[in-house]
Amino acid sequence: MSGNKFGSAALAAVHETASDLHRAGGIDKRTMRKFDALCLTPIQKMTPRKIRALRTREKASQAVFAAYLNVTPSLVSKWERGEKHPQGPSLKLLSLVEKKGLEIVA
Amino acid sequence: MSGNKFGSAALAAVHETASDLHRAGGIDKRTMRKFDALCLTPIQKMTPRKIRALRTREKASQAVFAAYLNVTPSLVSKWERGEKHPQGPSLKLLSLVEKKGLEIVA
DNA sequence: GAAAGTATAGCACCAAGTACCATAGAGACG
DNA sequence: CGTCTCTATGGTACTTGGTGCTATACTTTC
Repeated sequence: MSGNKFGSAALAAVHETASDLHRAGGIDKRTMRKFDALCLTPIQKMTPRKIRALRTREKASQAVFAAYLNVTPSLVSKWERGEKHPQGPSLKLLSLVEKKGLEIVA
Repeated sequence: MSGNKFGSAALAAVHETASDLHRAGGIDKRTMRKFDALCLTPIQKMTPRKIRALRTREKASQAVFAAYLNVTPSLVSKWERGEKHPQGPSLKLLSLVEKKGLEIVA
């Protein structure tokens, strides 16, 4: 759990404590999810050039990149030119690729 | 590469051949992506009940599920009631969770 | 019985995402 | 040379997904 919401050790500690309780049987999996959700790394905006850098890093054309993300090539182009701005699920998908590579969404 | 576009062995064979060429140095990584993209499993629509089944399988509340997908709890509710229909990036994200579990998007 | 968590339901709004087209540069190939 | 394909840009028009807010109600827990 490196890279938590505030870069502070506090939340990580909370999460660790919760994890311990879980292992001890004091917290069920469902409740555990709440702590996990608290620790989700916040998604940051992606600039057009960051998106392009990401795509070229993965050595994919706009068309191929789009296919992986299940969007249209047209949209990838617009992202990279700053005409449209990914957010919500799209942003999540992009940051997922950024962190774990294109292959993960194959 | 199980579960290719047409369930046929043909495309898999093409991909295998391409892979061999790649290993032999005849195809660069960029070109290789095209074959990979061809073999991406097509995303199928998700029915409201399938979405709910997925979420409950992961033992997450709508709010927590939404946090993982970087969408609003309101939207998850609409998905599950059939008021809105995920597609494009959202659908990709959901089928990703279906295949690999919620943890993968953490 | 107050409080917190869960989910449904509604509505207004806007921009993300789609679909389509025309253009143009770069590379491959005969 | 011409032509074909892949690449990407730029544009336009349209649809609807996703947001944000609020109110309601049913549990469970303290």
